[in-house]
Amino acid sequence: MRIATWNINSVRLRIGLVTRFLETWRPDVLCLQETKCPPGQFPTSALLQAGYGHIADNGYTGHHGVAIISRIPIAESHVQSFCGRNDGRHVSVRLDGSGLVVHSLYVPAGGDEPDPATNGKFAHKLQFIDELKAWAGGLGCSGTGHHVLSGDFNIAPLESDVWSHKQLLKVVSHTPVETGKLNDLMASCGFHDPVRAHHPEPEKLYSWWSYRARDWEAADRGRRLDHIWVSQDISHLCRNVAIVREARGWSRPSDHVPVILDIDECGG
DNA sequence: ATGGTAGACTTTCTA
Repeated sequence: MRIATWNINSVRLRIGLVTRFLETWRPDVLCLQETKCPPGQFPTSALLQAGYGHIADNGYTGHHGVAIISRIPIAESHVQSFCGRNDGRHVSVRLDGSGLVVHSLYVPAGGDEPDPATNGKFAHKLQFIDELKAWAGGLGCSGTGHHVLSGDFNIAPLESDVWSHKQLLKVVSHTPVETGKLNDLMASCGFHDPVRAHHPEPEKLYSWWSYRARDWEAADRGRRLDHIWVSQDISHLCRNVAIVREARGWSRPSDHVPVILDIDECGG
């Protein structure tokens, strides 16, 4: 079973890149974030042609928006709301026959100023992580399935997840309050990070490079903002991971690249 | 010392 996550930054504009990725890498399930696609306007026909006929969409007008597209039939889907908003930041699916529940999550970016007292977006981000922790803590013991929690978490939790730990300590996405909350969430909710298990620190790993760099590849000032976590009960089934860096060099790219996890089937 | 880019119900917002 191959599961991927990708912040696509407009699924309608980049549907050609999505199908290129699907045809090259053949994931069974692809989680998307920042689809920027209102409900009912998801580009389903191109995906159907590529063999992905099962779609769970939680779109939102203008920005945000998440979706899951699958080759495997979807038994049921669910949308979780956080911070009292329904702004397209989560959707999950239970896959037919596998007992797997796959989540596509889009954590608020948090604005520029890392101070919740003066920046409401940063306060929202911190509250979102707190609510995520309370909710995710119930997943492991709910008996509803084995969970894959993936998406754009907008936090690079480890020193080797950014191009310069020192220079990013006061930059939203790598401040101690954010990295502390995310590392605590993973540990206390019983989740495991197979990407880091396969590529331990101090290897640098990035999944995002700013559009604002003159030459993203030469500067290589990236951050690992996109993650695929699994619940501990299936951590031993993780086989392989990949970060598709080459996708950042495609024509009119997203600023994020796909992250891939291969996991053995875990039955019903 | 502070831009820089990209996308969307664009004249501004979010990232």
